[in-house]
Amino acid sequence: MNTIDLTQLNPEQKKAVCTTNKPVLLLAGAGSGKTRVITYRIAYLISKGVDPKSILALTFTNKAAKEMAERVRHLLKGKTKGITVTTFHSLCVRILRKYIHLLGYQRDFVIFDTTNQQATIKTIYEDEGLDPKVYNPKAVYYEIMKVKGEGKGPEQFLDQKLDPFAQTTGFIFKEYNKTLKGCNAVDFEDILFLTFKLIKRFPDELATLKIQYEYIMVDEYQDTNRVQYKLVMYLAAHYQKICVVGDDDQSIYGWRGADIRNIHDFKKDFPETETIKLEQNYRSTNTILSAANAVIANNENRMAKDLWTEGNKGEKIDWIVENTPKEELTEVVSRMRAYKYSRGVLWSEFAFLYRSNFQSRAIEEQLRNDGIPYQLIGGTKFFDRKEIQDCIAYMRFFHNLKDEVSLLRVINYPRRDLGKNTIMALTKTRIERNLSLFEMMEQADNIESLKARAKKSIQSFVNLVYSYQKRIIEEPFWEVFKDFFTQIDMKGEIEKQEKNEKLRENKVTNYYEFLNTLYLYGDRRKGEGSSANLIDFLDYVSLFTDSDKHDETVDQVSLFTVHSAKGLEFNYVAIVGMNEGQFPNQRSLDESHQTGDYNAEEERRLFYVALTRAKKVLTLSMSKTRMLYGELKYNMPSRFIEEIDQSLLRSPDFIESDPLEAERERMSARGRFFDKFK
DNA sequence: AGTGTAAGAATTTTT
DNA sequence: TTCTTACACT
Repeated sequence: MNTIDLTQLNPEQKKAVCTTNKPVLLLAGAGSGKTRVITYRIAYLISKGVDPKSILALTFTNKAAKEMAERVRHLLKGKTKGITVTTFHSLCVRILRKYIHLLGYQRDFVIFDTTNQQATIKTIYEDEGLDPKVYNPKAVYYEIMKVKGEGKGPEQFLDQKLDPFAQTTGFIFKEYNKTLKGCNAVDFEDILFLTFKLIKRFPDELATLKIQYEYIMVDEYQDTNRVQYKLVMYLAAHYQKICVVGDDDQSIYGWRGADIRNIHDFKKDFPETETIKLEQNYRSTNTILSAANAVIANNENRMAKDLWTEGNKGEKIDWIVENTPKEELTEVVSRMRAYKYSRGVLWSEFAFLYRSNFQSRAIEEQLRNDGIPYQLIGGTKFFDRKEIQDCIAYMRFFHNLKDEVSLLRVINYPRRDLGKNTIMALTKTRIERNLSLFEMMEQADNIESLKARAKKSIQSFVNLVYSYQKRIIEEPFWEVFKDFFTQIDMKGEIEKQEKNEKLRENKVTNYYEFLNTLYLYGDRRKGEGSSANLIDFLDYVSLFTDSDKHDETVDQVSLFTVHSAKGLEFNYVAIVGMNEGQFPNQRSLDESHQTGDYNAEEERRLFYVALTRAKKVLTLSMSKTRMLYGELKYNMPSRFIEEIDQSLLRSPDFIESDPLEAERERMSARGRFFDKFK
């Protein structure tokens, strides 16, 4: 067994790698090499002869998991068979596929994403005659997800004498769960929650799980919610050889139920815990780090940490203030171009960061105008687009004829004379006879209130389903669906529905891209059974996020929200829209009136994350005005700007007029140029 | 069933 | 301001 070379690590990193026989809390500041530590730790364990099957590393994103697996493979030169490096959600889906029948679901359940969840709630409103104006469906939805994320159910609402809103939420919650189960579907929260429920209710059946993983590592521990926390506690209870890695200053998912207590109280959960701090930053210049440290120091609720660097001072932070957003972006981009051409750097070394997705539109426009290549990450996910969701709904429905939510989505798309009245007639009888909607359609002949024409439409739909159902079992599913979508003329339907020419073209392209994805996926799985792979494909689609598609090997500027840029680094970073209301976000601030300064602190952590993405050069910008709902608004600089020592900032005018500064810049560019030949 | 008009929302972050 | 939704009319 070959040993691992640990000489590359600093003393704390080494300690974190080698302390494997007890609980470890690794507080890893931004850019302190935590991914490195986890990968070395895994490699170290293997080199000590630990069985790879007993090692589990949990991350939040597919991308992080993939990257980690790759780095371990590199360290171990391929001998990684059996190590589990995966996301919370993937691990839980795997467990559920094995045991979910214990909870009364079928093992081939489908995963409902946000679109389906909201559609489900919408149907409940319609079925129950609830007024969306009185009980805001979005608010209800968020409330339900929040409660689920805490590991609680609808009982929560029904027990006590609560206000009407809470009572209605409880009622909808219950109906929602019922509908999902009826569709044999689970949502994101269920994936975690049902896994936990299994563990609690069927300890004997799941006993192997408890002893399977002797060594557990959890990345981004500050972002775990209550259910994830309980799962981790369960998995680690037996051996207690758990290592959690996190940074409370980078906790930015509080709104999604991430509970900062999980990291603050880790020592209480495992009294034997060894706490190790990684405080040396290898990423950013001193200037950038000083700014970040100064900003985060304004938060009260944090564990003491002191990030430092041996790196040089670096350049000052660009601070750009313009009159309009357009001018703001023009200026930022022209500075980018100046950096690129004076220093010979690649476009892929630049990133735009912003607080909210909608801000990307203006940036895209600017970059397109200037002919600068870019890739946009986040926003509306590819698989969330309407035209794609329609295709997926068909696939989900064919996979599982009980899936009513998917059926309702496509039952009359393309038009086949199955309008509101027909569906209402069906639903009514369906509830009386306790059948699924499709079963009811199979028996539509017995419903008196239906006209002959409606019956005929229903019959032809049922026949359509039958014929393709049969083919899916016998042939590769990607071929079958290609035929199916062609037969029902999806393309034509998309073209018919979209009048705007540009958008129409876009949607058709998306549709073809989806078919292509489907085909590529199928091609990779040739030779395996078709129907099993259909579930795989649907899982893949549900758990896919667009951040997984970020490609650092192409020479393009990257566009991210701060949330989706977490864990990444760039030489040149521009954070735009640095005005009060935008960053910090006004809505977030408004909410925090109830919960003290909590949200303001999370906004600050978010800004801290943004700052620490930058390695060499940081640009901050704002515009003095912006248009909001057709009204001109005046902006104030973000409070966070004032928290940075003003001597670290420079305005563009200053650079251009200062010959000394310009000379210094030239020298450092030249130095970089010669560095390449060393 | 399909078109047209008016009212009303929209901009927080995502596995 | 611009996009979506609901409803009314053909």
